Amino acid sequence: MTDPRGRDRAPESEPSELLMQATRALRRRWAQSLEPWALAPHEARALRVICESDGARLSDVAAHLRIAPRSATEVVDALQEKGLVERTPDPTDRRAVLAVPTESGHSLAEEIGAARAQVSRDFFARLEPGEWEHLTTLLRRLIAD
Amino acid sequence: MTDPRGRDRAPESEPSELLMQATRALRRRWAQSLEPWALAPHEARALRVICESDGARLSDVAAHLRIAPRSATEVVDALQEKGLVERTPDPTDRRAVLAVPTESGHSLAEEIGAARAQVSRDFFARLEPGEWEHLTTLLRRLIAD
DNA sequence: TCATATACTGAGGTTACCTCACAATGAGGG
DNA sequence: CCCTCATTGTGAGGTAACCTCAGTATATGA
Repeated sequence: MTDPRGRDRAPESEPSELLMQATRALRRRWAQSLEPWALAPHEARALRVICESDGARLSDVAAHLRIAPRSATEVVDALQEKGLVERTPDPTDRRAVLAVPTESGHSLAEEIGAARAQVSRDFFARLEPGEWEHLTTLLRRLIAD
Repeated sequence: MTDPRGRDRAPESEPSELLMQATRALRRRWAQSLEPWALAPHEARALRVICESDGARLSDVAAHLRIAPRSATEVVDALQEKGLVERTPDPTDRRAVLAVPTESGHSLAEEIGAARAQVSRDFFARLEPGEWEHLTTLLRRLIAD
């Protein structure tokens, strides 16, 4: 650590600032939780997308991660190098390539999913059940439409 | 746009997901709001820090933005090239360099601050005053300590 | 069948970070 | 007063995660 002081002096109690801080905290914990597997967050996300549908076209990966198609190639390259997915031609469209999970990809995705759920549970454990339900409704309203 | 479908199919109503989505939406709107000035979000943040204390050492900028000291040099370089800040030696420590806002830097910081506040107001306008106060308390509990 | 659109990928660029090394300066002890 | 040690900013050079553009292969529709 280069900063012994630690945190900002003005916590900026504005709601937007609090929202950002909460998300930052959550994101950091989540990133920490997948350190043991040496997997970058965006790789974990891609793996999840691929495993959810048990094989996804690269363009679908790109759409779900909101990145350019070219960038999906790279993420899948990384997952493939780690033996988590394989490329197979899409039987329904010979232009397309399917990224399908290997066995270790599948099981890793499950472990990560569990870890992620645990982090989320820990994070929201500070609120009573009724409270985070309320939080949920409020947030849903914010992002509605 | 490469994605006519638009958004994810599974909205993932988990609270953590909602938190992320809300933050993403807010961040996007904020980024949009400072497009007219061709200023990157991290530059705006640095400018804000510098203007708040009316001049800041590069190490302070680094600490507030939570980046390495070396990276603060670069951010300040960018602001300086745009004529928003100037470097002056710190009178109290000849090792240190102060980034002090120019006039245009000052006025730009104010405009941006106003725009940012407006975005935040718009964003939370969907909630009743009592509701976002409640939201605020809940979030504060989440990030407490 | 032929124009046009779509799917992936190689080549090469950008941005916002990083570490490491170093010169200049400050601060504390002997 | 000197000597060590910490700290400040920055040059050099690296990395990760994006991007655009061009090109090839394939699909689709008039």
